[in-house]
Amino acid sequence: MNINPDIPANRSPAAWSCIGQPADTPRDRILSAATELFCHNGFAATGVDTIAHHAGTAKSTLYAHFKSKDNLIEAVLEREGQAWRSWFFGQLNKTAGTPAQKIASVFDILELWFSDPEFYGCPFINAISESNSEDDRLRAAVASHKSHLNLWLHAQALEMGFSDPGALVRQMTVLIDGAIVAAQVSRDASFARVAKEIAARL
Amino acid sequence: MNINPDIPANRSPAAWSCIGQPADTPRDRILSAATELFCHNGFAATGVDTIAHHAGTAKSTLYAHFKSKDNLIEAVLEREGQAWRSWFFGQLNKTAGTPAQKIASVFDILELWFSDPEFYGCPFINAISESNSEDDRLRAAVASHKSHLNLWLHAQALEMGFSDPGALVRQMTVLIDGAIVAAQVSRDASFARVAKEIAARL
DNA sequence: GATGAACAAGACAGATCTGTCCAATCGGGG
DNA sequence: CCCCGATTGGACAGATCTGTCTTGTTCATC
Repeated sequence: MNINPDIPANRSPAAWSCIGQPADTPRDRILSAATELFCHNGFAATGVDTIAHHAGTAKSTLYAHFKSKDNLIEAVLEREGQAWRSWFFGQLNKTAGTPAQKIASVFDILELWFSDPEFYGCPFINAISESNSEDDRLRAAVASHKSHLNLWLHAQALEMGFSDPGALVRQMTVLIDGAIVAAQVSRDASFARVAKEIAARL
Repeated sequence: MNINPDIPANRSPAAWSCIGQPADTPRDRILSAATELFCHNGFAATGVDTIAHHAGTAKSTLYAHFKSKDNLIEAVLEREGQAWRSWFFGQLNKTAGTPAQKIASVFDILELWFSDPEFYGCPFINAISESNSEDDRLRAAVASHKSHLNLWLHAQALEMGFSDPGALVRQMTVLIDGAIVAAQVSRDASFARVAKEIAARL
């Protein structure tokens, strides 16, 4: 079963993201450059001139494809989210075993992600941290992104015979988000293993 | 034992932060206004004119007290971190019981924090998310802030007879950061209880 | 009363930001 | 060949940003 077939999932672990992917059309180059710059320097701190220059396109081309910077940010998050899920579920679908083993392997894949020297945390969490107010569009985008993994976790919990699968999903949310942020703050990918050990006791 | 006596710890739970505290001197008003605006709108998105206006001071006064915006950000983080720790450890020192019970109560206090309608996540995590690169000064400030709680946790783990107290500290880091981010993203304070239940199994 | 530090108010410079617009250019399909 | 859409390069407007500076005022202290 391939959950997210939108994007081919055969990326190298160290280059899972949109960044560095072959980008032939100007639109792709803009999205790739914007993703890299947004993730590396922050959303507000990155200007559209910088993005266009880094993408090798004219600013007019950028505004021909995206009607505003906010619109570009949304597109970046959507594409990066899709790419991440495609890579993540691609790795997940490679693992066999019981649902419990599959859930444990989630943290192995996270550790691969954290070990990327270009790891910058979860772009969705970072976007929420930066635009910390009543940005409901952004919150909806984050919820949509997170829901894919949550649905998968819910299915695994059901298969394991959990009476309250939602409880496991919420626990995994804490462990996954905690591992992401701890690894991001401390630049220590091994927090994925810490979370994995905790999850093993659930 | 009062761990952080720098600032009196008798704040109401819903107004633990520097925001809204009596601020008589211009310097205090600037710090309070900057804290509020930085946390609500983001660091990069908040201008010094806005801060000065919101503080009811002149911009020259701001630059008389802080030599740059980055310097102001550092001062805000330091003061807000101190205020948070003072409130947090004040709450923590009120709880009695075994070290295990004290550790469990950490999550009760976190839930108080998350339940503040003005809860905006951890300013340090947000700052790291925004300035996502090689800002070593910021990373050091975050490490310093987190170390207070880590030292306390380490002591509790020792008292509980853990052979590897550092392991418990790392596990708690995942649970605490995970609860903070999950509560921030979903606006659901009950993630503190989810983390508490997980911690009970350690 | 005189002095001096702190502050207010705001002009100002220089950079940067988002977003628009226009003329020139390129390239593929009829 | 011709046309048309896509793209380029850059000027441009208007706003905003950080940081400096000047002038005048307030106020406590000598």
